[in-house]
Amino acid sequence: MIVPDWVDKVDPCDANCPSREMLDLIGDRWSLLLLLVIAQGVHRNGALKRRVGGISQKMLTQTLRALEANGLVERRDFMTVPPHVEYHLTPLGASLGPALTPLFEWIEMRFGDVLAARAEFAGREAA
Amino acid sequence: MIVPDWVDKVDPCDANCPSREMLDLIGDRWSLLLLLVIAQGVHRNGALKRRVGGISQKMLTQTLRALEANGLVERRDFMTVPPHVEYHLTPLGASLGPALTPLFEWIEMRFGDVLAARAEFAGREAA
DNA sequence: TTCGGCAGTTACCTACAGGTGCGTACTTCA
DNA sequence: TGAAGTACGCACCTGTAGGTAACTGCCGAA
Repeated sequence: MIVPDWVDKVDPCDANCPSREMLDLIGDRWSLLLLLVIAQGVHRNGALKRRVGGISQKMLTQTLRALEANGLVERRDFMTVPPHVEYHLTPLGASLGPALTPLFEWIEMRFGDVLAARAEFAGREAA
Repeated sequence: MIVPDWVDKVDPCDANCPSREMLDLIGDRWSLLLLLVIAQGVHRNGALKRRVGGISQKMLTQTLRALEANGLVERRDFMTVPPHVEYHLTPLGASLGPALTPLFEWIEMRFGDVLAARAEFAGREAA
Protein backbone atom coordinates (compact mmCIF):
# COMPACT_ATOMS: atom_id res chain seq x y z
CA MET A 1 0.00 0.00 0.00
CA ILE A 2 1.15 3.52 -0.67
CA VAL A 3 1.74 5.47 2.51
CA PRO A 4 1.56 9.20 1.81
CA ASP A 5 4.24 11.43 3.29
CA TRP A 6 1.87 13.31 5.57
CA VAL A 7 1.54 10.32 7.88
CA ASP A 8 4.78 11.15 9.66
CA LYS A 9 4.21 14.86 9.97
CA VAL A 10 1.54 14.92 12.63
CA ASP A 11 0.48 12.72 15.47
CA PRO A 12 -3.26 13.18 15.75
CA CYS A 13 -3.39 10.67 18.55
CA ASP A 14 -1.77 13.21 20.77
CA ALA A 15 -4.68 15.17 22.16
CA ASN A 16 -2.39 18.19 22.33
CA CYS A 17 -1.76 18.11 18.60
CA PRO A 18 -2.92 21.41 17.13
CA SER A 19 -4.64 19.56 14.31
CA ARG A 20 -7.32 18.47 16.77
CA GLU A 21 -8.01 22.04 17.73
CA MET A 22 -7.82 23.48 14.23
CA LEU A 23 -10.16 20.84 12.86
CA ASP A 24 -12.58 21.81 15.59
CA LEU A 25 -12.30 25.38 14.40
CA ILE A 26 -12.80 24.94 10.66
CA GLY A 27 -14.61 21.61 10.74
CA ASP A 28 -17.97 23.08 11.59
CA ARG A 29 -20.77 23.81 9.19
CA TRP A 30 -20.15 27.49 8.46
CA SER A 31 -16.54 28.55 9.03
CA LEU A 32 -15.10 27.45 5.71
CA LEU A 33 -18.15 28.76 3.88
CA LEU A 34 -17.79 32.20 5.41
CA LEU A 35 -14.06 32.27 4.77
CA LEU A 36 -14.85 31.45 1.15
CA VAL A 37 -17.46 34.14 0.53
CA ILE A 38 -15.43 36.77 2.35
CA ALA A 39 -12.53 35.86 0.07
CA GLN A 40 -14.94 36.31 -2.84
CA GLY A 41 -15.40 39.92 -1.81
CA VAL A 42 -18.56 39.88 0.31
CA HIS A 43 -17.84 41.92 3.40
CA ARG A 44 -21.00 43.06 5.16
CA ASN A 45 -23.24 41.25 7.63
CA GLY A 46 -26.41 41.48 5.58
CA ALA A 47 -24.68 40.60 2.32
CA LEU A 48 -23.03 37.56 3.87
CA LYS A 49 -26.35 36.46 5.28
CA ARG A 50 -28.04 36.71 1.90
CA ARG A 51 -25.17 35.03 0.06
CA VAL A 52 -24.78 32.06 2.39
CA GLY A 53 -28.39 31.05 2.18
CA GLY A 54 -29.54 29.06 5.18
CA ILE A 55 -27.33 30.61 7.83
CA SER A 56 -29.08 32.19 10.80
CA GLN A 57 -28.12 35.60 12.16
CA LYS A 58 -26.96 33.92 15.33
CA MET A 59 -24.61 31.49 13.62
CA LEU A 60 -23.34 34.24 11.33
CA THR A 61 -22.33 36.46 14.23
CA GLN A 62 -21.04 33.55 16.28
CA THR A 63 -18.91 32.13 13.47
CA LEU A 64 -17.54 35.53 12.51
CA ARG A 65 -16.56 36.14 16.14
CA ALA A 66 -14.77 32.80 16.29
CA LEU A 67 -12.91 33.52 13.06
CA GLU A 68 -11.99 36.94 14.38
CA ALA A 69 -10.85 35.52 17.72
CA ASN A 70 -8.51 33.19 15.86
CA GLY A 71 -7.07 35.90 13.67
CA LEU A 72 -8.53 34.70 10.38
CA VAL A 73 -10.83 37.66 9.72
CA GLU A 74 -10.72 41.28 10.75
CA ARG A 75 -13.81 43.17 11.84
CA ARG A 76 -13.98 46.85 10.88
CA ASP A 77 -16.69 48.83 12.61
CA PHE A 78 -17.17 52.23 10.99
CA MET A 79 -19.02 53.49 14.06
CA THR A 80 -21.67 55.15 11.96
CA VAL A 81 -25.40 55.34 12.30
CA PRO A 82 -26.94 53.31 10.81
CA PRO A 83 -24.27 50.71 11.65
CA HIS A 84 -21.70 49.81 9.02
CA VAL A 85 -19.40 46.87 9.71
CA GLU A 86 -17.08 45.12 7.29
CA TYR A 87 -15.31 41.78 7.56
CA HIS A 88 -12.06 41.15 5.74
CA LEU A 89 -9.60 38.29 5.61
CA THR A 90 -6.40 38.87 7.51
CA PRO A 91 -3.15 37.76 5.84
CA LEU A 92 -3.39 34.68 8.05
CA GLY A 93 -6.92 33.96 6.88
CA ALA A 94 -5.94 34.51 3.26
CA SER A 95 -3.04 32.09 3.64
CA LEU A 96 -5.46 29.34 4.57
CA GLY A 97 -7.05 29.48 1.13
CA PRO A 98 -4.26 27.83 -0.86
CA ALA A 99 -4.00 25.15 1.83
CA LEU A 100 -7.61 24.21 1.16
CA THR A 101 -7.41 24.23 -2.62
CA PRO A 102 -6.23 20.61 -2.95
CA LEU A 103 -8.99 19.44 -0.65
CA PHE A 104 -11.70 21.16 -2.67
CA GLU A 105 -10.13 19.90 -5.88
CA TRP A 106 -10.14 16.37 -4.49
CA ILE A 107 -13.82 16.75 -3.65
CA GLU A 108 -14.60 17.98 -7.14
CA MET A 109 -12.62 15.24 -8.81
CA ARG A 110 -13.50 12.33 -6.56
CA PHE A 111 -16.99 13.05 -5.37
CA GLY A 112 -18.37 10.94 -8.18
CA ASP A 113 -16.26 8.03 -6.96
CA VAL A 114 -17.60 8.51 -3.46
CA LEU A 115 -21.18 8.47 -4.72
CA ALA A 116 -20.46 5.34 -6.74
CA ALA A 117 -18.88 3.62 -3.74
CA ARG A 118 -21.84 4.63 -1.62
CA ALA A 119 -24.32 3.19 -4.11
CA GLU A 120 -22.29 0.01 -4.43
CA PHE A 121 -22.08 -0.33 -0.64
CA ALA A 122 -25.82 0.21 -0.25
CA GLY A 123 -26.45 -2.45 -2.86
CA ARG A 124 -24.18 -4.91 -1.06
CA GLU A 125 -25.93 -4.25 2.24
CA ALA A 126 -29.35 -4.78 0.72
CA ALA A 127 -28.26 -8.11 -0.72
CA MET B 1 -6.65 41.98 -0.94
CA ILE B 2 -5.41 38.80 -2.56
CA VAL B 3 -8.22 36.57 -3.73
CA PRO B 4 -7.01 32.99 -3.97
CA ASP B 5 -7.92 31.01 -7.07
CA TRP B 6 -10.11 28.53 -5.22
CA VAL B 7 -12.83 31.12 -4.72
CA ASP B 8 -14.21 30.54 -8.20
CA LYS B 9 -14.00 26.78 -8.18
CA VAL B 10 -16.82 25.95 -5.83
CA ASP B 11 -20.03 27.55 -4.75
CA PRO B 12 -20.56 26.47 -1.19
CA CYS B 13 -23.70 28.55 -1.02
CA ASP B 14 -25.34 25.99 -3.20
CA ALA B 15 -26.67 23.45 -0.77
CA ASN B 16 -26.18 20.81 -3.47
CA CYS B 17 -22.48 21.49 -3.67
CA PRO B 18 -20.67 18.27 -2.78
CA SER B 19 -18.31 20.22 -0.55
CA ARG B 20 -21.10 20.57 2.00
CA GLU B 21 -21.59 16.84 2.11
CA MET B 22 -17.90 15.93 2.07
CA LEU B 23 -17.16 18.36 4.86
CA ASP B 24 -19.89 16.67 6.85
CA LEU B 25 -18.15 13.37 6.21
CA ILE B 26 -14.58 14.27 7.10
CA GLY B 27 -15.32 17.23 9.33
CA ASP B 28 -16.18 15.18 12.35
CA ARG B 29 -13.90 14.41 15.24
CA TRP B 30 -12.60 10.99 14.21
CA SER B 31 -12.72 10.39 10.46
CA LEU B 32 -9.48 12.14 9.51
CA LEU B 33 -7.71 10.66 12.52
CA LEU B 34 -8.69 7.14 11.56
CA LEU B 35 -7.74 7.70 7.94
CA LEU B 36 -4.36 8.86 9.18
CA VAL B 37 -3.57 5.94 11.46
CA ILE B 38 -4.81 3.40 8.92
CA ALA B 39 -2.46 5.03 6.42
CA GLN B 40 0.27 4.64 9.01
CA GLY B 41 -0.25 0.90 8.88
CA VAL B 42 -2.56 0.18 11.78
CA HIS B 43 -5.26 -2.13 10.50
CA ARG B 44 -7.09 -3.94 13.29
CA ASN B 45 -9.92 -2.80 15.50
CA GLY B 46 -8.12 -3.23 18.81
CA ALA B 47 -4.90 -1.68 17.52
CA LEU B 48 -6.78 1.33 16.15
CA LYS B 49 -8.56 1.75 19.46
CA ARG B 50 -5.33 1.71 21.41
CA ARG B 51 -3.55 4.03 18.99
CA VAL B 52 -6.25 6.69 18.78
CA GLY B 53 -6.47 7.23 22.49
CA GLY B 54 -9.82 8.59 23.57
CA ILE B 55 -12.04 7.02 20.94
CA SER B 56 -14.83 4.78 22.18
CA GLN B 57 -15.55 1.41 20.64
CA LYS B 58 -18.87 2.72 19.42
CA MET B 59 -17.40 5.69 17.59
CA LEU B 60 -14.63 3.52 16.19
CA THR B 61 -17.05 1.07 14.64
CA GLN B 62 -19.44 3.81 13.57
CA THR B 63 -16.72 5.90 11.91
CA LEU B 64 -15.17 2.90 10.18
CA ARG B 65 -18.58 1.98 8.79
CA ALA B 66 -19.08 5.49 7.48
CA LEU B 67 -15.65 5.49 5.84
CA GLU B 68 -16.38 2.09 4.35
CA ALA B 69 -19.79 3.20 3.10
CA ASN B 70 -18.13 6.08 1.29
CA GLY B 71 -15.46 3.94 -0.28
CA LEU B 72 -12.49 5.33 1.63
CA VAL B 73 -11.59 2.19 3.56
CA GLU B 74 -12.07 -1.48 2.86
CA ARG B 75 -13.11 -3.94 5.55
CA ARG B 76 -11.64 -7.43 5.31
CA ASP B 77 -13.25 -9.99 7.55
CA PHE B 78 -11.19 -13.18 7.74
CA MET B 79 -14.20 -15.09 9.09
CA THR B 80 -12.10 -16.79 11.73
CA VAL B 81 -12.76 -17.50 15.35
CA PRO B 82 -11.70 -15.52 17.29
CA PRO B 83 -12.63 -12.72 14.88
CA HIS B 84 -9.95 -11.18 12.74
CA VAL B 85 -10.89 -8.05 10.77
CA GLU B 86 -8.57 -5.69 8.96
CA TYR B 87 -9.19 -2.21 7.63
CA HIS B 88 -7.23 -0.86 4.69
CA LEU B 89 -7.34 2.32 2.67
CA THR B 90 -8.89 1.95 -0.75
CA PRO B 91 -7.16 3.75 -3.63
CA LEU B 92 -9.80 6.43 -3.20
CA GLY B 93 -9.03 6.79 0.48
CA ALA B 94 -5.30 6.87 -0.20
CA SER B 95 -5.82 9.61 -2.78
CA LEU B 96 -7.33 11.82 -0.11
CA GLY B 97 -4.05 11.91 1.79
CA PRO B 98 -2.10 14.21 -0.53
CA ALA B 99 -5.13 16.52 -0.71
CA LEU B 100 -4.90 16.99 3.04
CA THR B 101 -1.15 17.53 3.22
CA PRO B 102 -1.27 21.30 2.58
CA LEU B 103 -3.92 21.71 5.24
CA PHE B 104 -1.89 19.90 7.87
CA GLU B 105 1.21 21.82 6.80
CA TRP B 106 -0.70 25.07 7.16
CA ILE B 107 -1.74 24.05 10.66
CA GLU B 108 1.82 23.20 11.59
CA MET B 109 3.23 26.41 10.17
CA ARG B 110 0.53 28.81 11.22
CA PHE B 111 -0.80 27.43 14.46
CA GLY B 112 1.55 29.70 16.37
CA ASP B 113 0.07 32.70 14.57
CA VAL B 114 -3.42 31.53 15.48
CA LEU B 115 -2.46 31.22 19.13
CA ALA B 116 -0.87 34.67 19.05
CA ALA B 117 -3.96 36.17 17.43
CA ARG B 118 -6.12 34.45 20.00
CA ALA B 119 -4.09 35.86 22.89
CA GLU B 120 -4.10 39.32 21.35
CA PHE B 121 -7.87 39.14 20.82
CA ALA B 122 -8.46 38.00 24.41
CA GLY B 123 -6.36 40.89 25.64
CA ARG B 124 -8.32 43.38 23.55
CA GLU B 125 -11.62 42.01 24.84
CA ALA B 126 -10.50 42.26 28.44
CA ALA B 127 -9.47 45.90 27.99
C1' DT C 1 -46.18 57.68 11.02
C1' DT C 2 -45.23 53.37 10.14
C1' DC C 3 -42.23 50.19 7.73
C1' DG C 4 -37.88 48.11 6.32
C1' DG C 5 -32.82 47.82 6.60
C1' DC C 6 -28.60 48.22 9.31
C1' DA C 7 -26.02 44.95 12.89
C1' DG C 8 -26.59 42.91 16.26
C1' DT C 9 -28.15 40.54 21.49
C1' DT C 10 -30.71 37.50 24.45
C1' DA C 11 -33.54 33.61 25.83
C1' DC C 12 -35.31 29.36 24.69
C1' DC C 13 -35.71 24.88 22.26
C1' DT C 14 -34.44 20.63 19.65
C1' DA C 15 -31.68 17.22 17.36
C1' DC C 16 -27.85 14.69 17.11
C1' DA C 17 -22.94 13.69 18.04
C1' DG C 18 -20.70 11.17 20.99
C1' DG C 19 -19.85 8.63 25.68
C1' DT C 20 -20.91 4.73 29.04
C1' DG C 21 -22.00 0.27 30.06
C1' DC C 22 -23.61 -4.25 29.26
C1' DG C 23 -24.25 -8.51 26.34
C1' DT C 24 -22.47 -12.03 22.65
C1' DA C 25 -19.80 -16.15 21.09
C1' DC C 26 -15.56 -18.16 20.90
C1' DT C 27 -10.51 -19.29 22.16
C1' DT C 28 -6.25 -19.40 24.46
C1' DC C 29 -3.51 -19.12 28.50
C1' DA C 30 -2.66 -19.48 33.50
C1' DT D 1 -12.17 -22.86 36.29
C1' DG D 2 -12.04 -18.33 35.01
C1' DA D 3 -9.80 -14.15 33.09
C1' DA D 4 -8.61 -11.77 29.02
C1' DG D 5 -8.60 -10.72 24.04
C1' DT D 6 -11.18 -10.56 19.45
C1' DA D 7 -14.90 -7.55 17.19
C1' DC D 8 -18.65 -6.04 17.70
C1' DG D 9 -24.41 -4.58 18.72
C1' DC D 10 -27.76 -2.17 21.52
C1' DA D 11 -29.89 0.88 24.99
C1' DC D 12 -29.46 4.84 27.48
C1' DC D 13 -27.71 9.45 28.72
C1' DT D 14 -25.66 14.09 28.23
C1' DG D 15 -23.55 18.16 26.05
C1' DT D 16 -23.67 21.24 22.66
C1' DA D 17 -24.22 22.80 17.89
C1' DG D 18 -27.34 25.19 15.79
C1' DG D 19 -32.20 27.04 14.89
C1' DT D 20 -36.19 30.35 16.13
C1' DA D 21 -38.23 34.38 17.84
C1' DA D 22 -38.34 38.66 19.93
C1' DC D 23 -35.97 42.76 21.26
C1' DT D 24 -32.74 47.24 20.60
C1' DG D 25 -31.82 52.06 18.32
C1' DC D 26 -31.34 54.65 14.64
C1' DC D 27 -32.20 56.22 9.85
C1' DG D 28 -34.48 57.12 5.29
C1' DA D 29 -38.35 56.35 2.36
C1' DA D 30 -43.39 55.87 1.33
